[in-house]
Amino acid sequence: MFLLLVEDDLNLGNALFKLLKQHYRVHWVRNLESAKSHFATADYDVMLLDLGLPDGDGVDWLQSLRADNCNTPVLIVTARDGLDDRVKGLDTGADDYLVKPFEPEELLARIRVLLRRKSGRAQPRFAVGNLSFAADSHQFFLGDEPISLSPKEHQILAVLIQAGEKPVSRERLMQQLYGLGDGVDSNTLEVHVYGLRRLLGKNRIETVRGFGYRLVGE
Amino acid sequence: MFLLLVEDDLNLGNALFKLLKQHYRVHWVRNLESAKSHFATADYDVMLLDLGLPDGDGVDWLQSLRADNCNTPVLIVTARDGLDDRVKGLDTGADDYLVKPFEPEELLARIRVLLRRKSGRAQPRFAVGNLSFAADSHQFFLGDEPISLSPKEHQILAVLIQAGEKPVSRERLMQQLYGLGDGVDSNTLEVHVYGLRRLLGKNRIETVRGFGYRLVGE
DNA sequence: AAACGCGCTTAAGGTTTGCTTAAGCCGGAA
DNA sequence: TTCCGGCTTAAGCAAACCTTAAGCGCGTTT
Repeated sequence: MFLLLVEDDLNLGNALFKLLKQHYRVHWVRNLESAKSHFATADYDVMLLDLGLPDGDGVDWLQSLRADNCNTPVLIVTARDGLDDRVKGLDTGADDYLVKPFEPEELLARIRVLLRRKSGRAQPRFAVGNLSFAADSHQFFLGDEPISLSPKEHQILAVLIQAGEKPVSRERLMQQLYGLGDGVDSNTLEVHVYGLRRLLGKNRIETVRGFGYRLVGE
Repeated sequence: MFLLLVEDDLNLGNALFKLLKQHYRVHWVRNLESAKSHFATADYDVMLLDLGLPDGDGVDWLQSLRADNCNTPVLIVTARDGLDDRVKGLDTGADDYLVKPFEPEELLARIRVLLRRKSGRAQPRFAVGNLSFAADSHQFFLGDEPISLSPKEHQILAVLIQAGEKPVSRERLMQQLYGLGDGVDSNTLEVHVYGLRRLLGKNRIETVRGFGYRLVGE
């Protein structure tokens, strides 16, 4: 865990730096300019941002960071306790806003929240070769490109990719498509697989004769 | 966006409920037991949790929720202002901790933080192509021009844009519009989407057959 | 070698899903 | 009350999708 502490006050900065150092790796900078250069260079997990800096306003910088699609959690730590300041800070893209003076323990707890959320955001994603599947968003990707599938094709491919490169029986696939009850007595599965092969490339779905199919990672 | 408000105090609860209702869909419950049953039934985006409930401690429940891998953002709203309480609340799995009395505007801003983080983004302004959404002012813009939407259209588009360019299931959208209980058994969703397409341009909302819809960036 | 079985490939219906319209309904504002 | 905007319903229509079926190729069995 790697934090960037942006705080111009020497005493407070020192105290915070010592406190944080006990738990994390920390860089401490004292103005916007070095904050920017540090931020551009290293990859921080959380930034603690003071607002009253000598060479500019932290909120403005935060805004431009967010506009650039920067996603790093930011905790504003400041003496500005006005309601407008707090709302503005949060609406600008800060993840939390702590008013000085504060309890060190609370700061640490709030940092833990941000770190926890950051790590908890990893979503299950399956991949075989350059084909990947984001189950939550219902999307397949070939390389970086999302590909669009018909419902049946989607179901088939979802089962295949979750099996990794292991073969999947045609019964399993048929069951996925139609449930248990009514058997569709035809060659539908093959037709859909054919459609998939056209999209993914002929050799990405290997047929396991007499058993089923298997995804291959190219 | 769908909130669960857990607050036993009748006056405060009422005030909060009214406040929140202006911006989100809200369920308000007054004890742990109904909080649990509501939580098990519906799929909330954020929960506001009071700690001093008549039939148990909110923190204990929160702990068990987190132990069960529940990921819903939780904002604790309570009169307990001790440092230990705050640290414990946050370390138990709360995402934020607001001490009563508080400013309504700050509560709303902190809810916005949780909602946008939940959607995986730090930016307070959502954008897909030239369509953008300012969460704080509840306004949509096409380019620079603000556009006016009916309530239902607004709700739909808000969900879509917060998903970025990822597909959103029609169930999710229907739930957004009507909640779980009362099913509107009709093609309302499609009609509203049609309305949106007329405003935004035909191809800005892509239909994902058999699943739902997806916003595309031009 | 010949016959068979399994799976591939196509194209033609048939079905389902979603789009589009327009009309009626409801609730709030004038 | 009437008027108005927005919501829902329903019906016709278009497009996407699914299934069927028939012919073909290839490996396996007889």
